Amino acid sequence: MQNSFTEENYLKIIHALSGREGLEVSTNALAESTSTRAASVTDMLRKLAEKGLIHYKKYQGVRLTEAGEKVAINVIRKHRLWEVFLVEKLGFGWDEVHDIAEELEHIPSDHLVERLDAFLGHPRFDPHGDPIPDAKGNLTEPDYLVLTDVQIGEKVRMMGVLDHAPSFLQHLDRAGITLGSVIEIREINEYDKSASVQINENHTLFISLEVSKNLLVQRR
Amino acid sequence: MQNSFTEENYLKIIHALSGREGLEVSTNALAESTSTRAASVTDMLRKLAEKGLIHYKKYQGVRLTEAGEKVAINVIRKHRLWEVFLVEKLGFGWDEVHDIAEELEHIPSDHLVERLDAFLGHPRFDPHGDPIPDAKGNLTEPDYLVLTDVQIGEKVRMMGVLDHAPSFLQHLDRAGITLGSVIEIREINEYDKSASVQINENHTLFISLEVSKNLLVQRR
DNA sequence: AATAATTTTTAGATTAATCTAAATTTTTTT
DNA sequence: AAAAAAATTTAGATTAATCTAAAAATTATT
Ligand SMILES: [Mn+2]
Ligand SMILES: [Mn+2]
Ligand SMILES: [Mn+2]
Ligand SMILES: [Mn+2]
Repeated sequence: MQNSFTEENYLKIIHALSGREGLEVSTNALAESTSTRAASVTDMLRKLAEKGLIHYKKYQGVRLTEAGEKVAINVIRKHRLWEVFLVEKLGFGWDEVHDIAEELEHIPSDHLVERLDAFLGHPRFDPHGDPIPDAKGNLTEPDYLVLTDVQIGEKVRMMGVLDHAPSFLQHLDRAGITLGSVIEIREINEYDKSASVQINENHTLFISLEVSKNLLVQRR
Repeated sequence: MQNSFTEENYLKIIHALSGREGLEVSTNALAESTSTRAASVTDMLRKLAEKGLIHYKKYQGVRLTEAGEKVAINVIRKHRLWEVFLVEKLGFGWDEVHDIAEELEHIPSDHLVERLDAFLGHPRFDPHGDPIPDAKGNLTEPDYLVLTDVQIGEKVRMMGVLDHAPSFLQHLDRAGITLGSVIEIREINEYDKSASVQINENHTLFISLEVSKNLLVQRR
């Protein structure tokens, strides 16, 4: 039997919340993320357990089964490939594509996904720097660091974002920070913990702690 | 309020069944086309009438309102644009795209449709020769004729199909008949009403009456 | 260990889209 | 114009996904 949009969304969210260690996810956390009530979550968990997609024991939280993991990763693969399509082929901004991809990710055909992947040249990362699972379902999260963990004087490369909100992405656009930008931390300002950074050996500006916390970077 | 997939499908089917004269569509015809029971159709018609998308009086059949027509045509526009994308960009065959487009046609963003249209170069026809409505909702059905109405000795150009079934389209592929092919009727065979036709001034073959009835052509 | 607070589940409704069976209306045939 | 046939609608259920309110289980605090 096929999984509904709703079921796919639950699986994707369970995947996200359980992190790479595959920790148990609580009913309330799911209610929060799905914008529903805990009672509704409980009903859905019963159904997903019935279908063999999650491990669920009452009051114990949930984890994905192998089967559930496979479905979740396939949805993520589709989401990220469609985001690449929207940015690379249709010319959308990285701040505009998430909601559309949220719909496209549920279009079923495997054949479609594989052809889309080929058309896009088998991209490894989506427009936000998130890794795209391969056709076999392998998803390897690169271990980037958060900009707040970088020392003064270090130069790093911007590789991704933790917050995908359009407002955050637009803020980065205005600051001239994009995937691949070289960021050098010049100074941490005592007053508000903001950082003075230089972008691409070029222009210098302040970025707030809030921003630094959401930037993923790599040492070079 | 937004229309559901189901509502959009009903509107699209009412549009198709009422033809260019906008004739009344019967409950049973809709039940047939939607693969549901008449009772279910009645329920849906009440709802669509409620939303102002159809004109409906009990026992009298339905027609689309202006608003309903607009929604239907937009769904058709999206369906046909996605079909072009699947064939032209992803390399699918014309026999493979209908079912996928049936899903993609319900993805909501107007912004997406307009960018897709531009990316495809504002195509006027889909891979089956069906006209694509423009952004303003203008849909002009070219008046092609059916191959059965063509006289012996005439040369016509193949412009579209009435049957979109994969098996029919594959049959045309095997016969070497594609959009744009020149077809000359050489002879109508008394025995089974099949036609002897020459394709592209090139190869000659029999095509059954069943096939001729489903080919749309244009005099040159 | 008892009590309080928090989390989770159950019970009982609701809405959308569907169904079957029965009733009603319209159309066709005598 | 009756009677018969066909088409359509209504009545009453069902399933998926949701809700609120109440009950039960778990966790934290005295
Ligand atoms: Mn996204
Ligand atoms: Mn992304
Ligand atoms: Mn189609
Ligand atoms: Mn088509």
